[in-house]
Amino acid sequence: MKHTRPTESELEILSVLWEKGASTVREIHDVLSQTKDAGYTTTLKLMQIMHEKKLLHRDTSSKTHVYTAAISQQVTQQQLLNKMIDTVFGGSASQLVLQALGHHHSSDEELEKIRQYLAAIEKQQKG
Amino acid sequence: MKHTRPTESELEILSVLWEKGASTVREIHDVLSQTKDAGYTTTLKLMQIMHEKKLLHRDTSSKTHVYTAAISQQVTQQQLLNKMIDTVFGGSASQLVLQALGHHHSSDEELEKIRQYLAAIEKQQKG
DNA sequence: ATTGGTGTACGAATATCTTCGTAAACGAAT
DNA sequence: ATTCGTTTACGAAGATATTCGTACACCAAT
Repeated sequence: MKHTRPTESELEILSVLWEKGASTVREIHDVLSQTKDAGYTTTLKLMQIMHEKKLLHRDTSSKTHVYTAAISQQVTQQQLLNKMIDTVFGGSASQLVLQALGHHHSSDEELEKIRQYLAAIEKQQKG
Repeated sequence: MKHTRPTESELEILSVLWEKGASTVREIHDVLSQTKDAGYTTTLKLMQIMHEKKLLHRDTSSKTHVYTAAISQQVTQQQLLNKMIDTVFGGSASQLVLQALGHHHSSDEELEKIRQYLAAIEKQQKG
């Protein structure tokens, strides 16, 4: 088995599936076509290929097939983060964190979670 | 102008240039070949193409050409982060931050920077 | 049972990325 | 000036990703 990292287009499809859960090609395509210009059969083909690659599960029990993501969002996030920290942030996760915090608005709630996380680390180090 | 996002291999080369500054093909190749298996001419060709794409500057004043990155690490980081937050983290920068903090060791010093950054945000919001 | 709408399957064209063989240029050492 | 090692230039093959045309299956409404 070779490289099974999702491509750019595949990630876009996975993204929708993670968000909405089990979906038909039509549903995915409708979402994607809001921001992207591609025909229906293109989306269909991609999803068929992703199924072959085991990136998607497929329920063919009814005429209109229903797809779900076969790889978890978390694991995928981690893989891509690792690669990115490595090649784009010179190996420093903190650099990535600062960059992300600096250019994206985060809600108070989310920032609070981060603070708590940092506090937990500090406590652990002292103890 | 079209899409000039660096490819995977191109990022690897940029990574070395960001780290080491101006370098020859030979120098880049020697670094890359520690972790990757590719011929010298492959690296050369890639860098020539990157020069055409304006991803690299090239000094041809001596026989052995010297290359430098033509796009900044910061801007590249931001572009890739945006894309990634969008398609892999459902739009939440904080999710990315937590994931990054959770799975990578960061030095005390770096964590302290992050704390300070968060504190600055808090202050700004109150004021 | 014919028609129209919606779906999947398949194959091929296109585009893009990656790799490297080969040739020619150059300089240094003989 | 010949040889040797290093370099760039060029072109093309190979791999991978993206796009879509076309055909066929199915169902529902006429």
